Amino acid sequence: MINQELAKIFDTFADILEIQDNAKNKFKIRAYRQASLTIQNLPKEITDYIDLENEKFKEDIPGFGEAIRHKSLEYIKTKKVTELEALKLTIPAGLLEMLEIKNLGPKKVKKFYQELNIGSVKALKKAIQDGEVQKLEGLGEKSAAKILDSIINHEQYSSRIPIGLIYPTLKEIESYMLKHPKVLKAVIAGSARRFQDTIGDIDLLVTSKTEDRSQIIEHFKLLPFMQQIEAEGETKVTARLNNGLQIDLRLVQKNEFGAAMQYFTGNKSHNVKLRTIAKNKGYKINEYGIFEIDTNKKVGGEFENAIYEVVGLNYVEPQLRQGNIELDSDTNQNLPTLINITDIKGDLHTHSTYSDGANSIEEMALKAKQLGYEYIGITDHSPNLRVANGLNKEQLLQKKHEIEKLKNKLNFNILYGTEVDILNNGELDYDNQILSEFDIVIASIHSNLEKDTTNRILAAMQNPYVHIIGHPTTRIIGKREGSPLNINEIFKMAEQTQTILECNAQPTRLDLPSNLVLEAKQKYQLKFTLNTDAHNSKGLELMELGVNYFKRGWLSKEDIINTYNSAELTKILKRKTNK
DNA sequence: GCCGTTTTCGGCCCGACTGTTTTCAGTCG
Repeated sequence: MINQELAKIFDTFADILEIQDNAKNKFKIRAYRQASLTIQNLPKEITDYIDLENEKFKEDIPGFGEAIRHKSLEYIKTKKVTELEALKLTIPAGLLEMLEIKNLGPKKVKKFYQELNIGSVKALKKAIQDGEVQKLEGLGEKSAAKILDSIINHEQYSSRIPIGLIYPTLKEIESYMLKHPKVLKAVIAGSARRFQDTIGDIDLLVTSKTEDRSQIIEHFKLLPFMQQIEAEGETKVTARLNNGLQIDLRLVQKNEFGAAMQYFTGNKSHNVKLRTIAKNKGYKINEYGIFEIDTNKKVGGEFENAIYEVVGLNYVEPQLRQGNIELDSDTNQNLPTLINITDIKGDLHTHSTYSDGANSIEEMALKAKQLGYEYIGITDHSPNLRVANGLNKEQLLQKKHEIEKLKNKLNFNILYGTEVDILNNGELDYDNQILSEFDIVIASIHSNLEKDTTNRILAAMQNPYVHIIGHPTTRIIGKREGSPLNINEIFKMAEQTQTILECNAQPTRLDLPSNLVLEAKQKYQLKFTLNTDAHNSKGLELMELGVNYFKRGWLSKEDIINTYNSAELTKILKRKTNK
């Protein structure tokens, strides 16, 4: 979390300097913004780069020079930055809040403050309603109305939407656009294409089969979830959907589509780095293509991979474009082959009507078969989780028999499993005798999410019958942060005990978070499992979301045990107990 | 404030749209 806090600090530096509007600070502001971006996209906690005892950086971070390093150290030590505290006193606190309003930047905020003494969003809203703002030079009715709209929107929707919740809508938007006969390609770019945890807006790129694109714009404006159009040009339309999200449509020529994809996928810091590399090699990259600087000759643009190849880099999958290491030459030459949906051979975390699922074991297995899988693990809850109808001994026996029969009937491998609760004292909700009967055991925390969580997970991993820790952090994106964990202790113990960590594909879980997956993969010898935690047969389709999201953890096929065939899987599930 | 195969000064990524102008500033991504 400290990375996000520090990013905010550097952004605030930039915000205040921008409001003060001293021309010579232009590049200082950019340096602070860049530092903020860099730290937001850092693969590890910043404290991992620092020798805390000697208060020195042991590893360089690009864009972190002496001043920013010093401020970072001060913040980590004291939770404040003296220089910023002083700087904050130079402007009213409300001005920073005003900057969060869309269509409001430092110049206007300063103008409102100086000419109308407006120092807060609330005061600004009143001034517009009173007709004061409209009278200022350089502003009119339209500007004022637009700002008022943004304020109201900000009051209603200030938060971002979890990628897992919006993903189905995004796919619908793409297929809606493709229905128009003149649309050649329609792709969502931006943070959604990178599968960031949450997204703040939607970038839709469309290319047409003809020169006249006005019909496509009209088609877009009739999108089913459309609320209002905010701006409209010949190549760009900005609009707002019913759920409050902004959507930008960009119309792109066929021979520019790849460049536009690259450009609008970002992230910002990745693009800045790529363009800098290009520039040093004599090329200029923009959303229309890649050009030789000397001759202005276009050398690419239709295909995205060419943008990378022209400057001597390997293509970087969108999920890896985080602007930290993926463009470094060594890393870029050795990028992993990321997990693909066709690599998945089964789902190991699912629920049936035996506990809180909506479909029978047979229905779940049939769906798994239909998805082309070799096996499915049916892992119902244990009794501690009363709301989920956890299974007692008699029910377990019945379930085991049913699975044996179904395996023959369907000619399909069904694993007799459980998702057993990790109790408050770190013990498990079934005794070892019962646990030893299962083909697969996932241990998860479902209650007392704040209490002694690290030790409880460490204890569970030391049980010889526990194969997997389910949704390890228990976070719910946009709702709760996740349990307080000493994550390095957990990784270490997982390595020691050969316990597998789950990558859970439930839309608001996506847990382990991808940055922790990457950290685990870089530092430890660990295996993962990618599961849907489906509570009905349709839920098994969430694997697609999971694969797309967990590519962000740089995971390959070999890292994930449910890419193995049945025989290999059995072997790896037995390795703990066979020791 | 950062950075260096033009190294310790003098640069720093690039373009679209809007509103209020009559050539451009402000904002956004």
